[in-house]
Amino acid sequence: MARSPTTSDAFNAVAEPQRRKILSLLARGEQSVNCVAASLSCTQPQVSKHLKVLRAVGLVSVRNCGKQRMYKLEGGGLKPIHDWVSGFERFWNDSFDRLALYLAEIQNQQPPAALPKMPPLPD
Amino acid sequence: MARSPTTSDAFNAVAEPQRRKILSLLARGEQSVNCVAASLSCTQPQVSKHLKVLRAVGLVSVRNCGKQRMYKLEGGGLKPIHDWVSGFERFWNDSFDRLALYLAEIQNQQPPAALPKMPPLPD
DNA sequence: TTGACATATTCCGATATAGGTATATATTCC
DNA sequence: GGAATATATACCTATATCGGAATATGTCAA
Repeated sequence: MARSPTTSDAFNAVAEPQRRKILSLLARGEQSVNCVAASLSCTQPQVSKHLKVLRAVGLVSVRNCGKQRMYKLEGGGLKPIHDWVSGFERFWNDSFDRLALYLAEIQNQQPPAALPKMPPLPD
Repeated sequence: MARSPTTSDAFNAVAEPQRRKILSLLARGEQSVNCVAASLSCTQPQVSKHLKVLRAVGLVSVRNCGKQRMYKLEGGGLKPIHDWVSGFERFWNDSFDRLALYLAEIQNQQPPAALPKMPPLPD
């Protein structure tokens, strides 16, 4: 079996740096294909192919506007990634460490009736 | 040119679903290779290869323990992904919409001296 | 040393990519 | 209709994957 297709989900689509740049560009608003190609200084066919991948996973949508095709960011498609990565936030955010410290402190004086609930572990 | 190697960065390493599952497993704590293989019900060589990729991008670390090798999650490696995706939070979080609504409201009465600063757009 | 266990590596095949170039499709204007 | 512009697709090459099976490496124990 080969690697998962880039069109299988947002994770794979976003692994390509050029596609991430395209999404960041479109976060500023709708843009035509040539406009994106000029901003990224790469060829038009490449941009068309990248946009096709992004569209396949629902990260962008298209609208016909004369002979142009305006591509718009559908940022909601990134939420699954955000949700998954957020499950690991404790591993770089030291506020979790501070919470643990606080727990240790107050437990030296008197154990709390109910322990503060920690965010759940990722799946 | 071919697709970026899976070892090029966290984005590519995490595009593979099995590797995401491995990271979620290790979030519970250190585990040996066979233990991971059993939990995911896949072969040991596959797990070894996935862990090699994850190690190459700094998402896990290893520790020798007798004949076992204990793999530990290095969650900080996921922060670049979190940072990048968070730049798009406005596209699925409606609190940004509520802020815009609030701005429109108060501007109908009297323009504020300084507008509340919106989070910056992603790069 | 030999055996048993844990892990890593190698070889294979099928597949899918990204970039480049050329070309096809579509729309507008004259 | 025909030219010009904007975009999409087709074809090619080099490369890198994932999974499976076999094998190599490494460590402990008797």
